[in-house]
Amino acid sequence: MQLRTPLDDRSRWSSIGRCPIEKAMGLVGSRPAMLLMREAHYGTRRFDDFVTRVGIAPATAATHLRALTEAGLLERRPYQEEGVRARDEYVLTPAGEDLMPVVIGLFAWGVRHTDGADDLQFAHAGCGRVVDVRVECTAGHEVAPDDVVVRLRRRAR
Amino acid sequence: MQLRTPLDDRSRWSSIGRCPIEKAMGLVGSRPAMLLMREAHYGTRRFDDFVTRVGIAPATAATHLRALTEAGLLERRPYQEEGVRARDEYVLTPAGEDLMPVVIGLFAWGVRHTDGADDLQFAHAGCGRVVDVRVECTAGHEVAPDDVVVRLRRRAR
DNA sequence: GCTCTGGGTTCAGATTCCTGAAGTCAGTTC
DNA sequence: GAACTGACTTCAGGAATCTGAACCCAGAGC
Repeated sequence: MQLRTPLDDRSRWSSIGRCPIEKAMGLVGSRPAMLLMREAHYGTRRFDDFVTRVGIAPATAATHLRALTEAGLLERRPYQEEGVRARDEYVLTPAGEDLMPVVIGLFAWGVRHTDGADDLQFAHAGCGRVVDVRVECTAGHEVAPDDVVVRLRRRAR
Repeated sequence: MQLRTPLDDRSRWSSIGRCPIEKAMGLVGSRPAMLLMREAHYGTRRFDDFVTRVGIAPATAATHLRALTEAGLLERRPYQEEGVRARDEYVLTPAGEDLMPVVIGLFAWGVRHTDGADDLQFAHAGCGRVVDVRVECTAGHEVAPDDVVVRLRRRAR
């Protein structure tokens, strides 16, 4: 990846407090938060399942589930099975689902570069093949790391 | 995204301590670590630049840069400008570059769902268009969130 | 009306993490 | 050889975070 004009002169520009990555990390940038999002993508919806499957204390789960809900990534939705009282479940919102490329990207990276389990897979429902993430430009070209430039748009907010 | 057989019975399977996402989050899952990786992708290489551009204390930067180096995402490389003593710079390794889809994914998500700055862009050097991440299966189909299934492979590790 | 269960909340304590300030150290310039 | 610079390291203190244990509450079943 290359960094070219005009960002070479970074002294004139600071992203501190404004960078979208920083904002995103503020929401899903902690281990518990990201693992809860992983679980939500795996299909988990109920509080106790989040607690046991992520392996965190109930208080931690409650704190982060609330934060993720307030941030608009999860939604509390009441549901009721027959003969059982109504409950709330945590379901991914569109914004939460939109995080899937990051979740799958982390997963794929972890499989390639750590000694994590490799018996779980994300697959395409249609054809059954494994999925991965690709970096692509809006013209549809696959973009390699070296072909990415970081640039500052003229009309700055 | 759907979770179908045989993972519906999650009680029999636990990813705690083995999940690739968990492993990945252990390395780049803190705010400082991910922001240092962001900076490395932006092209930053020198210690003091990391400190000022990320906006963290030198001690924090040193700790996380060392951890990222030990984890194989960054590499310390000596370099020498004429008339100046040799120094080390932090450069992305192939494993670090391989994290680019995650960095760009977080960036794109942040632009769409937070009020972060939008004056910085990742673009394709070849054609100049903005880049984004796509979820795709190995057959090349674009995969929507609803078309992803999570499955457990037979032959478990 | 007692118990059970799901889905939490509250709390104190321990741990981890971050920060700012100061110190170190090697090579370079003057 | 004194001062300077880049690149850290060390340290003390404070803030944030996690944990386990205990508690709470509503509705269902008996």
